[in-house]
Amino acid sequence: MADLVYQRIITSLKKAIDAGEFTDMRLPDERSLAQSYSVSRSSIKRALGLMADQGIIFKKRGSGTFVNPLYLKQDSYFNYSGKNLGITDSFKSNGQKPGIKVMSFDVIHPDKDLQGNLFLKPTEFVYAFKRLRLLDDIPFMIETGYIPIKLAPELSEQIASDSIFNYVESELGKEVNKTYLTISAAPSDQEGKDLLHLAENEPVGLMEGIFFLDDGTPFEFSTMKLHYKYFKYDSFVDLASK
Amino acid sequence: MADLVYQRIITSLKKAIDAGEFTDMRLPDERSLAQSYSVSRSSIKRALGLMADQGIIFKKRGSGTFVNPLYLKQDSYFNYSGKNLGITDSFKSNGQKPGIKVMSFDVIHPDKDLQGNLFLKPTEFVYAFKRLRLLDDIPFMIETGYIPIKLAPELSEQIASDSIFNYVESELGKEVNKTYLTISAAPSDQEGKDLLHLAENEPVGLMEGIFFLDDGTPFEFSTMKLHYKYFKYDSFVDLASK
DNA sequence: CAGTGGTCTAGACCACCAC
DNA sequence: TGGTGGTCTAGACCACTGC
Repeated sequence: MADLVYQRIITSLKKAIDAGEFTDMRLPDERSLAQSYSVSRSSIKRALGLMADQGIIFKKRGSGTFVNPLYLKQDSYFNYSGKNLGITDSFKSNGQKPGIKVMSFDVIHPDKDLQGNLFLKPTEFVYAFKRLRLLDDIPFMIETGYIPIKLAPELSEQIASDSIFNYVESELGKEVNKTYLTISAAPSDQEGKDLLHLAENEPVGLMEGIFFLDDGTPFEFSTMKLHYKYFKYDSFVDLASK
Repeated sequence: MADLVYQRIITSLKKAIDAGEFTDMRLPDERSLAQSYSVSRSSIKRALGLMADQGIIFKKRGSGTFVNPLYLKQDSYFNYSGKNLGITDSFKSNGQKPGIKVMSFDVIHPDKDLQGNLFLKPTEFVYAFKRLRLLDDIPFMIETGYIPIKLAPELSEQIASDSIFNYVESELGKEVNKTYLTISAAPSDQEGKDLLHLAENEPVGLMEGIFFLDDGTPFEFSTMKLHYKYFKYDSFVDLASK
């Protein structure tokens, strides 16, 4: 991690910002930074660009680069910005006991859609499983997942009853670190009413998407149906890139 | 816009992807693209990098660059993908006629929450307005917004009946280009049933958040209540950056 | 081993801002 | 006008994939 030039610079600049070294909220210009770090200006630009994406700083052409006052305030905004991927992990913090009940666990051939989503040939197999997620023994989410067997040959119902992503990380040495999610909402269907104890007028939140490994391989296609009271998604959006 | 090399390439590649020119979902390698567009590989990398950030493609080191299958599946509904900030703007493309009906427009003192969200002192005033958004004359969203008067002193009901962000950009020379959104869902309340024509069991999608100016100033706090059929949010999350 | 994307450099030129 | 960030180039070398 720290062996990358731009990562090293980000770490260093963040530390300097937190230490309040830029009293006027203004960072040195890119050319000076390049010189003092003994790197090219391109590397500085890369580091600053990433920090701007994260909302830590903002740049003004012709004027300079400045610390985002909101970042210093350390308000709630920067604590959770779309950065919680693993469902299991995101609940560890607030004292609630997460649980998983595996409803089904099979090996099937992917249909056309799934072949496309996971880049599979029709002849390849996938694990197909449905899990009920609990929080303090209360069900809040129905999750349907598909994972190519070639990517996790040893996957089992046993493993699925715990965190699959943690298993992938610790046992396979790979990391799930990207996801493309489509988020929507709908009236609850029968399954939702039964498993999530929803009333007639209560909706579900829907999240559907692909999870990618760090090397870009599509790892899982997942559909998540959430009790609306547990459905909350935070997102920090930077339009400057478009 | 089109005078930037990497923008031109993004536009061109998007068109090619939409036209289904990459039948195996695989793009040419970066060096070939550089040659066929007669640009440097760096520019190709920049274009592809931005497209990857937007979830259009993903890259696999050592293997190549591929189209995100979920990107192809986006339907023609309202897509508030992380990349469409202005609500007004996000409809220009798909042939639907956006409309705005201002329900109320006042100046008030911010309550405690709002003071925190917009960085205000209790003595400062904000514009408070409620707008009904239409699509081809059909209401789909109720928007409640708060903007400090000091940031847009000349704001009026007249302006609110059009795009506020466009006004800010053209008249005030500032740009709204970042937002922090919290997304959730809920059963429809009376207002939703009345204004959005929702049935008893049909829910609303909720988006609540702060919009920022390019210099980091919080500009607007907004709560958006959407008809669930128009509520769809695409999000590409990269965990690696933290 | 050949091919792919990732990182980094050194430097040119442009566009914008403030004085 | 001088200083700032933005764009773009040309090329070197590295790390990973897949045959």
